[in-house]
Amino acid sequence: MNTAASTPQTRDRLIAAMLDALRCRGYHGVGLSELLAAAGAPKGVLYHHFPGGKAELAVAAVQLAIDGMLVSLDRLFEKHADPAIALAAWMDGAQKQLRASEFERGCPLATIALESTPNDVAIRGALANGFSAIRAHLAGTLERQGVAAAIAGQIAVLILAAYEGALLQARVAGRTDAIRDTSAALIALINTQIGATK
Amino acid sequence: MNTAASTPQTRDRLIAAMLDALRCRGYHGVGLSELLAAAGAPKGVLYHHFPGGKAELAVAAVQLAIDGMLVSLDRLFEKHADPAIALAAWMDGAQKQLRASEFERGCPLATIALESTPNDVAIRGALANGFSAIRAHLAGTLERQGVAAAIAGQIAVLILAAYEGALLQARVAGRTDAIRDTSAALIALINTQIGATK
DNA sequence: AGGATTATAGACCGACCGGTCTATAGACTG
DNA sequence: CAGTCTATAGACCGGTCGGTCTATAATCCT
Repeated sequence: MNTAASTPQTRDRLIAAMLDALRCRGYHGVGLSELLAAAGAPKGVLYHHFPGGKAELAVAAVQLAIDGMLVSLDRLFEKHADPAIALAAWMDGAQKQLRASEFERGCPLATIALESTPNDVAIRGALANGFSAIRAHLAGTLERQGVAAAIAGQIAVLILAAYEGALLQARVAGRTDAIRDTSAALIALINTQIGATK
Repeated sequence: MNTAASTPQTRDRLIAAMLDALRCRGYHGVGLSELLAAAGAPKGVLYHHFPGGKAELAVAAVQLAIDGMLVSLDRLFEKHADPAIALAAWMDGAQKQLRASEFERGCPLATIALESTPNDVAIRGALANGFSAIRAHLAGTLERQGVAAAIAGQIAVLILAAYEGALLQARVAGRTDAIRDTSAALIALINTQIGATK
């Protein structure tokens, strides 16, 4: 059938394989052959679905990661009325994920972001838009709690930065303390801000 | 002469080349030939100074980066009595560096950290120790300002996380707003903490 | 049914990867 | 000045890189 978008699952498996690779080792860290083996697909199929090759596949994976992140944030803030608690749950989820993978899988966005150069316009563009959307989401939630727009924007950037930075520290340390501590410090900050304007 | 340590500058050029590569493209993003060309050295000299090859060179570069970071933090906190101002200066320096390189060069530690796997024990070890030292440095400074040890530790983790995460966001966005905003939010937090205990 | 389009399959390519090896040059030591 | 050790130099290696190309299978449209 495939009425809406012709997406014959092989394409999805390729994207998933790239996403996992980005989590584990980054863009330059995986070869095409490894990717294709993970997806159970031959070479030709990659260039059929992604004429732009590895780079185009990476952009698709980045897009998927961003969508996933926005959805899970949505769910979290919907579930917990208190944004501080939602944030704590977010960071807690990151801890669990990191531990479950034995500190192998981090955030796919951060890794490829740092590997990218100004010439990689497609990837940097996708990442910039994605980060921007995530920040907007966070800022909007804070504003709805009565935090002034300007302050909310700053805190949103800080939250995203802290999230990525904490994951990074925890990953190389092989322990999740960094995430726990970052979460605690962040929550204290948010509560003073929400409290201040109430 | 070379009385203290036999370090015949070629070694240093190799380390510098690797450090720059880590800033720009990451460990897997550069080839040995490129590295050697940048250092103006032939192949053999690499394996003479670093029998462990590329990986060992990377560890040396990481170590150098950490030392440099600790030194510059030292200078900053020595120069500015108020830690909030010192922090602002730190973030400001990051902005300038990023802009000067046209968003090509970020933090070398973050990049290789995210590319590493749990198997890369040497690199992860060096990074974990380095981050730990930086956090200790920050926490110590806060404690000296009267912040309770437990809180100081948490904030130190947050500061380092925010630094890395802000640089990351700014780099892909091609603008330094993220660093500016992170800096502002962070300083507000620190000032309330220092104020609270005074 | 028949032709066009989409998807799968993998052989094949030149370039470059990280790494080893031998040869030579210099410096220090007796 | 011979002998040793350190440093520089680059040819060379097998393997893998990302990418192209042609062949075939499945699907869709009329």
